Amino acid sequence: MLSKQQLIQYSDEARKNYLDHVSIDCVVFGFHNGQMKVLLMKAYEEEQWYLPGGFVLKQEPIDDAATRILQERTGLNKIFLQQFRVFGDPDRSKFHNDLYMEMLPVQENWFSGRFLSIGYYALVDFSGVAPQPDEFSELCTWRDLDDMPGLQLDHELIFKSALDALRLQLNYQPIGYNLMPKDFTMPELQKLYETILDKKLDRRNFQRRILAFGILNRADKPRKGGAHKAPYLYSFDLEKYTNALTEGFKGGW
Amino acid sequence: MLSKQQLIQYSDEARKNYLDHVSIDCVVFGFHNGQMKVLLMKAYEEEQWYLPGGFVLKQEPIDDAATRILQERTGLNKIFLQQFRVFGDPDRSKFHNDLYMEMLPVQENWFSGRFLSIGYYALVDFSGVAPQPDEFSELCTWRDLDDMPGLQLDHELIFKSALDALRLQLNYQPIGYNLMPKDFTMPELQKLYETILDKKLDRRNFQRRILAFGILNRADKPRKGGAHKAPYLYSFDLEKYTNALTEGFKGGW
DNA sequence: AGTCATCGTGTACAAAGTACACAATTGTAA
DNA sequence: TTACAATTGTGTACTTTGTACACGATGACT
Repeated sequence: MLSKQQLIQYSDEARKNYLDHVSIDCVVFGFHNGQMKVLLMKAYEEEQWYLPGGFVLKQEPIDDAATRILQERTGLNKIFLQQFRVFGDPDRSKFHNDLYMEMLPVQENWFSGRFLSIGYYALVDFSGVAPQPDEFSELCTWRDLDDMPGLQLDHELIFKSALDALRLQLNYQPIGYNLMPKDFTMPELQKLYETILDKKLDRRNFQRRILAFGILNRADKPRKGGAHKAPYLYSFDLEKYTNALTEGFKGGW
Repeated sequence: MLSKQQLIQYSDEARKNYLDHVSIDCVVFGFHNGQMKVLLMKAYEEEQWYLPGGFVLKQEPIDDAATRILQERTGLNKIFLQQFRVFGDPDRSKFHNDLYMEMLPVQENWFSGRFLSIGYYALVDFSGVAPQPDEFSELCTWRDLDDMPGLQLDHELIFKSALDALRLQLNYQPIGYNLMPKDFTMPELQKLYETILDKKLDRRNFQRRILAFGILNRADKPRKGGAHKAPYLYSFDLEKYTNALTEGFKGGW
């Protein structure tokens, strides 16, 4: 929660720079140790967590705005971003509207108005991210998908919609390049799919299907050092991968 | 194009009632005589056509806004609507910005600002629509998909994106209830799919596949009066149809 | 009654998806 | 050093789905 002083200052800056009534919220997925993670933020003195988000500069394309917002949070500058839906309930930011209402008159108060939020989801390489809280947040950290705290406003809905959109994407586009490290084993990739889909897949059939996409290269040497049989290492063939991204897989019709 | 007088009046009203910086554009699909149609508008004294659209009332959910806008254009009040993307290029409404810039100072001029547009596509029963121009448009009519005029602003892009989204929907949701009349023959439904997909389908395989969805009821009596063998009539089983809409078809994974 | 376009239906083959088992490798514990 | 447990790589039979294709039936028109 902002102090009155902060609110005044922020409102002033925001009204000068940002497009009114529009915000962006990002659901940032990462993958580490066989666990799907989401980047969440927490403000001082507030219980609820929230999604990293921000506003759109007056002359900024919205995709650029999302990229900028995530750069500030993660330090990454090449991010896979996908717009997936607008959240436009007039009461969706009621919590903030009420919270700051009495501090500052409506006309000067940036948070008193209605905000539509454009939802983006992002897929990022966990190990490359250095989460950074912004000036008003206490924490910015990864949270396990199966250990999510309560979320502010409609961020729970936004998060769930993002997960649905991601699952849908799985059906007609490859996923993984943005989430996996450069080299990985087939079981590791399978784990990613299983986490996203929240169900077990058959090891052999998974491998065949993934390989049939023709977007993987297998390294000559298997990885050593594990406690079991050494698995082969794979990496994405970037050219074929991006091609599959734009072309899309089979359709159905 | 609006006169200065109209512009002043409209701007005044708009600033009072609508959310700034946000607009809605609708791609309305209809189907008639084996042709896919889109509802388009044309202004007086302008060459370019445009999509029916409008703005969001200050306290109105965005889906309601889209519904309201389409009610005014079509007279329909139960419309299948699907939000599919936001168009947020800062220059997307440059044409209008420039057009009205000199008439009225920026601060009073509703059309001088930047607008993000939320794209919706709609599927409607052609025969139930009575297209109505609004106060500023000369025409509001159906146009064949393969005889589209030039479109204003980025409406060409919006239209194409809608078509893509519709094609995608075909892969995991049933389509037709909102586009076909109550009773229809299998070849008629096939024509709809062929038009959307822009390719020929095999008659027999199409029938089997559609029937396998289990969302159709066949009438006892075939339709009489045609010049050939009387085809059976089908209708959608609304319960199973809506169920399939929410459940979705097979997934892939 | 014959012709023609269209409609309904079934069958054989190919491709994709699913279920399932065995042998090889590696570190660890006996 | 050897047996063991866990994990990896690979192949085969079966089922389901998708595709290609042909025939007989119907109804208006002549």
